[in-house]
Amino acid sequence: MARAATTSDAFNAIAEPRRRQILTYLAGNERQVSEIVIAVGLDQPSISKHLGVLREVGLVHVRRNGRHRLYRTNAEAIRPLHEWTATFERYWQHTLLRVKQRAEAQMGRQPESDRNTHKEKP
Amino acid sequence: MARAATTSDAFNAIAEPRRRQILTYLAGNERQVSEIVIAVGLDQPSISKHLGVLREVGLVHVRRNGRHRLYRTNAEAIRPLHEWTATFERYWQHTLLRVKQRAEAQMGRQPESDRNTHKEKP
DNA sequence: TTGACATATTCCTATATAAGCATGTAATGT
DNA sequence: ACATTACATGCTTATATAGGAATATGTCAA
Repeated sequence: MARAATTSDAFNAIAEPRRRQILTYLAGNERQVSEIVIAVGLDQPSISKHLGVLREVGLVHVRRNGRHRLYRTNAEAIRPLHEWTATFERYWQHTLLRVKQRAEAQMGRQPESDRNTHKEKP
Repeated sequence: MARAATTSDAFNAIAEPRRRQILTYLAGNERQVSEIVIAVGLDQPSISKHLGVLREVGLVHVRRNGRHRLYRTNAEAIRPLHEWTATFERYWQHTLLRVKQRAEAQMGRQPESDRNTHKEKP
């Protein structure tokens, strides 16, 4: 079996970075396609195809205005993703707590001179 | 260009439903592979390959214990997804507010007999 | 009508799966 | 050493892109 279609659900649709970029750009503001083309920096057909995917899974709304089409992010459609990720919230809070507790234990045990001697990002 | 690799980031990795199922199953509990096989209902090689993807993007942690490998969801790695979706939170709150307000306006204006006469999905 | 502008769609190709099946590898018990 | 258990990896195939180029569709203006 191949990978599920990008249009099969919101999870697959937002896997593509440019589509996330488009959704961010269209959050709260209506924009016509030519504006999106400039903002995202892809050619018009590519943008139209990404918009097609986002339309098909309901992540954007379209409205026609003369020869323009005004797109806007449909935030409601992102909500299920938010809720799925939220089910893990309590676990990363636990992780943070453990990290914090370990850090504090170190601070208590080690002498002043040994603090702040962590390796930096290489 | 083809679609980005499933291992390119957490967004691509979680696009696959079985991988989300695995992450949910492994949230908070360590489990060995054979348990995941039973819980998810795929054959062992498929599960191992899904776990490989999740490992590569850091969505799970592994620990060896004799001939078993104990997997656990790394909730921290899901946090960026949660935060990305959270940027749309204010917009869906607005949407809900508008929907509610429109509904209330309709209720006030229309007579009882005209309510609930919406077109169904064709 | 004709032309110009705005957007969508079609055709093409390189690339990447996901699942099934077979096989490889590592750890344990006897 | 050998069989067994527990996973991981390699191979194959049908399918689905994402972007580029070319073209089609739709709308307004003169």
